[in-house]
Amino acid sequence: MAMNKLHTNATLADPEDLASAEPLYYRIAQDLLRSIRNGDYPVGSMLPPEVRLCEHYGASRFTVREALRWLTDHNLIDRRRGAGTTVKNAEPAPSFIYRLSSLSEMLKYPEDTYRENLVSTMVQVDPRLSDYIGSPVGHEWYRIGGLRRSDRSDLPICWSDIYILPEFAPLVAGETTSNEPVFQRIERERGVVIANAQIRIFASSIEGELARLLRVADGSPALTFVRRYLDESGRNFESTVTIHPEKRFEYALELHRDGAGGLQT
Amino acid sequence: MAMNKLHTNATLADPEDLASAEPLYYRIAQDLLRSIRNGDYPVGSMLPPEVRLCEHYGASRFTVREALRWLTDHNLIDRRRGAGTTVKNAEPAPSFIYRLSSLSEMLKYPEDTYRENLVSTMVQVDPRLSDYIGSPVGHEWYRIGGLRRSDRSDLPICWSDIYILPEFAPLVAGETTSNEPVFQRIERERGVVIANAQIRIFASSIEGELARLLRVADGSPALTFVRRYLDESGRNFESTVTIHPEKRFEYALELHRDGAGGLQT
DNA sequence: TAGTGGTCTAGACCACTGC
DNA sequence: CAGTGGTCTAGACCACTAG
Repeated sequence: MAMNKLHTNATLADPEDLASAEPLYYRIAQDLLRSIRNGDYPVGSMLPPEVRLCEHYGASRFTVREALRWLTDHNLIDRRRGAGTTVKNAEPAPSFIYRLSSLSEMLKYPEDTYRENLVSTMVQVDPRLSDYIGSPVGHEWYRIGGLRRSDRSDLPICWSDIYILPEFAPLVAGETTSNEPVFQRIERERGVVIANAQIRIFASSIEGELARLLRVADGSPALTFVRRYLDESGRNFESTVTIHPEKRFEYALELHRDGAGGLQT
Repeated sequence: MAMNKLHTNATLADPEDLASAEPLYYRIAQDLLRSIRNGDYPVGSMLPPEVRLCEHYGASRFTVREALRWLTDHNLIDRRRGAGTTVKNAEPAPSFIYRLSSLSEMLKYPEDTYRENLVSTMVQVDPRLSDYIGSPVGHEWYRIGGLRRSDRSDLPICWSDIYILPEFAPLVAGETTSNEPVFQRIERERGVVIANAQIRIFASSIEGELARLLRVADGSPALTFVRRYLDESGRNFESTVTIHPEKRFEYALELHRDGAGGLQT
């Protein structure tokens, strides 16, 4: 029987136990986690129903549910009304997270900057662009190219090429300057929801015409970002390539240990 | 009185209401959210205590707490035992997260790479280093400098300088090659827990001796990372500076929309 | 010390699942 | 239809905070 798999719990419910400093629901959660890790409840198997856990731990349903809630919050189990509790993971997953309160925060540009659009045209995907935006060679996209500027300096911050699906072109065609990120505009006006954003960051050098526009020497170092924005169905509806000359921009991120960290008792 | 700020709730508790399809705790949560957005409870202000919310909504404490739990989960309020409930955010920020299952994943180097240590010495922080590692000028750190290599290519992947607090020097002194990240070693052998990691990414150029070691032309573009590792008390115990020549390395991250998305009723 | 949120019990009814 | 998890009530004691 499933219950045999649970550890003895004599100490668990004992209020004299030293470990009692921690709430009962937490000790129950840890005990269940231990059982899961032990393989008593392998991934894919079912946990005993709440009532049985109540009997086993001598706790009320509320307390047992708090324990199960903890496991749910840490991505270890799935619960379905009527069906029961399934083990989803044996390890309390991701330990570090980088959290943005909004996607435009990902861009990291100060508020007082704006885009100066210099190129607006339909383009056909060539092999290099295909690698960047992940769209097959030959497909058509609408491209907006321009410089990002700040009022505080004559030097442009970066060159950016924005590629969007042709259907969204009317939203931005004809704009010469803009404060609002294009993806935000698409989200707002067309109800597209960004579910996912992919970012690649690498070093490159600035050559020729681009060097002149960015006012740097030919072959100067640059920080290049390629970003892809995907909607809920996984469709890539916008991609951007931005090229930042040395010393004009820097990207920073801060990772925090997730709550799931301190698990072991 | 604070309670005056709450909307009338006649329909909220009415079981005949059509909206009753949704659980009471959820309707209460939405009502509170509406009040917060309205400015009835500005960011920084306090929400009424649970007991008062119970009276107002005619619900049990359990139900009110479920509502408050919802607000907590969505990053809208902060709760402190004894102190009360504070409004933290007015908008359930559509947040995006980047999750790592471990910190070494942050390094993004393939498994088959290793460090070849060429320099090991105590250093005094100069102004430039101070900006990088965030330690006052004059402080002493232990430095390990070297190349990261892969067996698959003669070209080194990057140059890395690792700065650690002198107390951890014995852990790594004398090593000539290493697979394990230094922070991981410190975590494992000294029980230091990394709570936070800060990363800065920018473009730079490779000059002089470094160019020779990395086998690139003088002034070649590079992707530079500065990383700081902080423990639970906020102490910076390790910082690294890594310099990647063009085309040998690229950093990628993928952001996902957080569950907090679908809020509005 | 009065009032807060955190934990917990012992009940209850319901919606949903799978047999 | 029996059994599951989801919601909810009406109590209780406790740890903690702030005046």
